[in-house]
Amino acid sequence: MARIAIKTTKTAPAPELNLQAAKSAATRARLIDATIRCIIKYGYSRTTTPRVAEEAGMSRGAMLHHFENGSALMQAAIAELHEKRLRAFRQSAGSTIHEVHTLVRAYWKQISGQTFTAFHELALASRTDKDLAHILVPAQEEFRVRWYLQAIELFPEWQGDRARFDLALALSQNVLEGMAINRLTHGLDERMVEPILNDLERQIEALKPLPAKA
Amino acid sequence: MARIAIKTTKTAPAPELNLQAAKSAATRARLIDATIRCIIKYGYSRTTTPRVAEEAGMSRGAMLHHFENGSALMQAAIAELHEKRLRAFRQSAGSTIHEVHTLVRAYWKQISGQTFTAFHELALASRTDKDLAHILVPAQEEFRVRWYLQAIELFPEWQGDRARFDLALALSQNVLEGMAINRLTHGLDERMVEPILNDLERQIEALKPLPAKA
DNA sequence: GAAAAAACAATCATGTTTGTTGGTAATATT
DNA sequence: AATATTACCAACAAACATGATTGTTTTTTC
Repeated sequence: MARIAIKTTKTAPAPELNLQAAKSAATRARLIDATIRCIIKYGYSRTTTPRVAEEAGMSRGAMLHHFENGSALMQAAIAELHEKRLRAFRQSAGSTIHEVHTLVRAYWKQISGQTFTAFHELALASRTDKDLAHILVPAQEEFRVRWYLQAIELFPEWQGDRARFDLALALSQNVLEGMAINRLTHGLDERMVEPILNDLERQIEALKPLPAKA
Repeated sequence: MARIAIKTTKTAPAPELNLQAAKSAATRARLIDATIRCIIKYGYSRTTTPRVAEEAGMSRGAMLHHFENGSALMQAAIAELHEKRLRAFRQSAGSTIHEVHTLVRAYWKQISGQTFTAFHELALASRTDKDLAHILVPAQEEFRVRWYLQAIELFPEWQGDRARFDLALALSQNVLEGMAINRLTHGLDERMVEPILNDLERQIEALKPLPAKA
């Protein structure tokens, strides 16, 4: 098989692009994806190392070669989930349209996906698992900060009344996440989704300061 | 020790009030309480039979004498939690004051307690644990139905506009439960609780049909 | 007070999860 | 081409949870 040999003047820790390290990266990615799928399918507490290995279609030994133990893998999976979430978030907010309606729907769509499911599994587990909390809470905080900063950027004209701005944000967050979580736990009447979303939008518009208009 | 002997004409399965059966009932109650405490302290998945026995201060053998297996105990604990919830609910709604403000605060207080924490632990676990879902979902449904019926009873004048009535209920449920769950998972800014509650109340009042007034 | 039953305790066998270790095949380095 | 890494797999031992079994101490009933 054609191998590509890269000549390097033995500079010790040279960040050369080893073409076999790519394979390693690929299997690591497979393992991380499998972990996320397991969290979604089985929940956090039933995401065991044998199950992840099976889901990834490889031996547990191989898995422990790439991650020194189960928590290292979980940590990597959390990092990946965090990235996923931020990517989806940037995509939503990066649109050219900055209407309340569009943004509410975008966040609702995002929060209805499986990434949020996985995150909530982790978030609730971290309530009683301090080790997990240790690695999860920073990600949660970063997300919220970015959320807030992004919102400020999207609605500069609103910064005159921070109280009402903060209220609109907190309301949105709690209504939407509340609905998403209730949906996960057999507690959401799907027929009420549209009315609630519409009402939330009206609510936010009402909190917005009047633009340069009559 | 003074014993109270009850004479019975050996009717085989006579439902006589054995005074020693009371002890049994007491230990069963201790076990059920211990189970609930464990769910709150350790989460559902870490609520194991040895832990419950230790929390109850008795041997695991004793425990398995009163409940044939772990799930039987869990089932009893769920039933007890359900009763607790219904009692708290009746107490809230049974007040003489039927103002929106009072009711919102009452449900918020109720939902801020540990019973709700335990219930949410179970609810999320039941997403991936079908056996658990089998015994939990009926309780959830009963609670929601009672909630709805109670609300109808409290606001008879509102029944002319069911769409707005349903919206007010769904909104309340999702906002309050959303806040409660976000609080459990390091996601609630406590400073926003009051503003959100106030806004929710205004919102509900606005949805209410005008009473016989100007 | 003796027989029967129930409350309680301790131990055992089984299955799972976890991290470790010894080994094989593929790839990289010289 | 020889050697050293690296990916991967299989087998293992410790820890833990589960339900079953056996034995002991109270209560109850007659």
